[in-house]
Amino acid sequence: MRYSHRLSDAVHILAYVEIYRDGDLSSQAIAASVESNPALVRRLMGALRQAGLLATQRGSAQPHLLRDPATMSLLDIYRAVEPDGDLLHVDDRTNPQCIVGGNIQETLRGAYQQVQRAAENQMAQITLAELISEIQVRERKRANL
Amino acid sequence: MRYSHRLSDAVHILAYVEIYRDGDLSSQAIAASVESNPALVRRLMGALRQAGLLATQRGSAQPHLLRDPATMSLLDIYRAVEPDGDLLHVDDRTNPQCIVGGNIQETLRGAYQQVQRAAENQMAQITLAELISEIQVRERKRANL
DNA sequence: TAAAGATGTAATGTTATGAGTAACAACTAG
DNA sequence: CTAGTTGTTACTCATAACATTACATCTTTA
Repeated sequence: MRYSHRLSDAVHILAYVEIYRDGDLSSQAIAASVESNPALVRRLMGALRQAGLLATQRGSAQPHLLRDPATMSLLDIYRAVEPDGDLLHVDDRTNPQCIVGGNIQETLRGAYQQVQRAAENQMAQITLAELISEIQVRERKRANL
Repeated sequence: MRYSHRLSDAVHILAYVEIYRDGDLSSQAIAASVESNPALVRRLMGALRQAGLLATQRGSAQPHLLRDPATMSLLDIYRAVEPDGDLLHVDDRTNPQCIVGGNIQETLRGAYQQVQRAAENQMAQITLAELISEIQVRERKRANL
């Protein structure tokens, strides 16, 4: 399938809401920055709201973060917007009558879980605050060229 | 998209070749175990061959591993069969005229690389030998029920 | 209160990617 | 020579992600 950009776009939205806190925070304005469309932005914001990361108000363009960016990890955002958070996928149609086909699914599931844990541990150590800060540092460098 | 099963199927093939070393190793027999089709098996075997993990011979169904399973890691196999090995993907269409859109791509690339490294380090520590061993242990348990 | 504009959400269309399928040249083995 | 196999390509099909459209509901403001 096409690669998912949900995590990237969700981080984008959260960073935008924080950086342009006093500007236009309509889904249309954010969509212009993501180069996407307002409906996608609203859908992602809905997922972030359900996860308790973002507050929004119907009819009024005033989203705001519900947690300090320093305590919001990439993993929190990932879990909020990726319905199936699995990075690797077992082939669940193998022949159970074969030694390999009958046992590889559970075997790989265990291995993939270890990989998933390692990735998630790393995601948990990256905060939204760090990402926002890096965005701003990069912007200052761009401006000084 | 549909989720990729290439890694799972590649491990399946390698484990099959090792476990059924003296049996029928035709792409058709392996495909029956994977519950897939011979062409897919041959395609994956081609990738494994190019990576130096498997030897095959045109016209003759005698594939064999080129390295000790104890020295072949899940990462080796992953790199062999996943053309784009990236687990997370940056949205590369963002508005460069915006502070966020203009700097988030490089920022996320760095973060995703850290996650990728963590996942790959874990993959590197899982060997084909361990997976094969677990498959056989599970099979013994199944037989004793 | 009415109009304008925003969100929340669902339905539908488009597109990219993975897997399935078929075909065939090149090779091996009996 | 024949049957069977691999290596490879082209094509079809299924599915998931994103785009688009639409509209009910709510907020704001004149």
